[in-house]
Amino acid sequence: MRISELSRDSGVPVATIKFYLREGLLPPGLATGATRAEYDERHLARLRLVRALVDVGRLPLAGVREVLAAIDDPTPSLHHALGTAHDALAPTTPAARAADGRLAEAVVSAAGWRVDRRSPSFAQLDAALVALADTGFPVDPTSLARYVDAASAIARGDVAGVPRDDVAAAVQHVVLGTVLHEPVLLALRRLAQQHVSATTGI
Amino acid sequence: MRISELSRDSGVPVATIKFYLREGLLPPGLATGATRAEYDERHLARLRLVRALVDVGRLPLAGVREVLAAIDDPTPSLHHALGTAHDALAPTTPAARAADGRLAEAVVSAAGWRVDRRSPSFAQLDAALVALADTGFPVDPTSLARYVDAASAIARGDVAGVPRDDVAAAVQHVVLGTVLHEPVLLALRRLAQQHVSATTGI
DNA sequence: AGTTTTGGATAGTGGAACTCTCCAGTCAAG
DNA sequence: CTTGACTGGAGAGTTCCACTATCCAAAACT
Repeated sequence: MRISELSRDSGVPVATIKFYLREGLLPPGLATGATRAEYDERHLARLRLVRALVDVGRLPLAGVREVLAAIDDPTPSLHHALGTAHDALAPTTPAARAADGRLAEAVVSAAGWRVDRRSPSFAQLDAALVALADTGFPVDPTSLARYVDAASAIARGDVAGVPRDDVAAAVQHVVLGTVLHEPVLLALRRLAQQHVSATTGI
Repeated sequence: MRISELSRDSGVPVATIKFYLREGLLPPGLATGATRAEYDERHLARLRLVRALVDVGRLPLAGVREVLAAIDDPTPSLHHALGTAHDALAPTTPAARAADGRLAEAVVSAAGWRVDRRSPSFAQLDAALVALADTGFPVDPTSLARYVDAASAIARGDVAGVPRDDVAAAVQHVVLGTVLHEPVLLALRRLAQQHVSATTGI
């Protein structure tokens, strides 16, 4: 398969494929001459994965790189792979300003969760709760409890669905599931809101 | 309050405040002379809101503009305000390529939801499901059902919590709740995954 | 009187994700 | 064997976005 076919099959412009090759997001093809290289199905799959992470998962290319590294790495620990996916997903730089973590801490300890207080997700939770309080719309405890319960149910299922036999497949499952299920969950919540709003006549 | 105080109180640089004024994200202060204007608490609150939508809600400035317009508008319909928030949130341009909507349709009709098939959230759901299938990790029906149930539970609570007496407050509640609760939900899911992963020894 | 600060306007910056342009080597068709 | 389309690789250029920086004349404090 030459680069033009890769482009045709994936819908990604040749120039962009070359860019991804340069950036190391796509491994080089098998060089068969000074101006020729062969690509195969694995390249096509990788290319589709990159596009899915970018378009659907809303990851920046730096995050895509991390996720791909986690998948390619013969990581011994699933827990570590999960951490990589989480780090790639959580907003990297934004307002961790006044984040003393008190609001998030209250939620997490009320839920009885054993989590790393230094993880980006913890910071994100705290930043969001602080922002809501600052803008005059603090999350009420009942709502929050509902969110916690929903998150628990989802996470239990997520982890239960991980294949236990093949480590590589498990890592891929965890990483992609974490990243690509987020848009599914958000879209479902909004559609459910639409439905409830329409049927209750609000 | 002068612009420098607004800057100090909010932590936003003066240059950025001027930029927001130019962009119409912040209403102009009360001019008290050729080179003087007064700002008040409402400006400070608006500024904090803009930063929350940008930093926490991950909205682009164009989306912030739409959300602010919805809040300021004496909208008669809550349903319409919800639509505005959804439109600002859903990925605007990405892969609606092969999106024939079949996968999303199956989910929505199985759930018995009454939703607009042309809404961005529907397209986002379909795009995400297609991407997962394309990358070899189709969402299994059981997982999907769990996500649907969780989304339902959350949405019911979201809508139930809307104040029924004051329309303006209701609109603000719906719009900000939709936008700013998304990061909360995502962070909670990841923290729950951490907890489950840690406690089940995976 | 002199130093700061302000509002307003205009232009410039930096990062991200491409996209374009070249070029010489290669291949297949005529 | 020429011709013309295509390729891999490298570098520079483009677009969009969200700011920053610079000026300037007119207040405002000191």
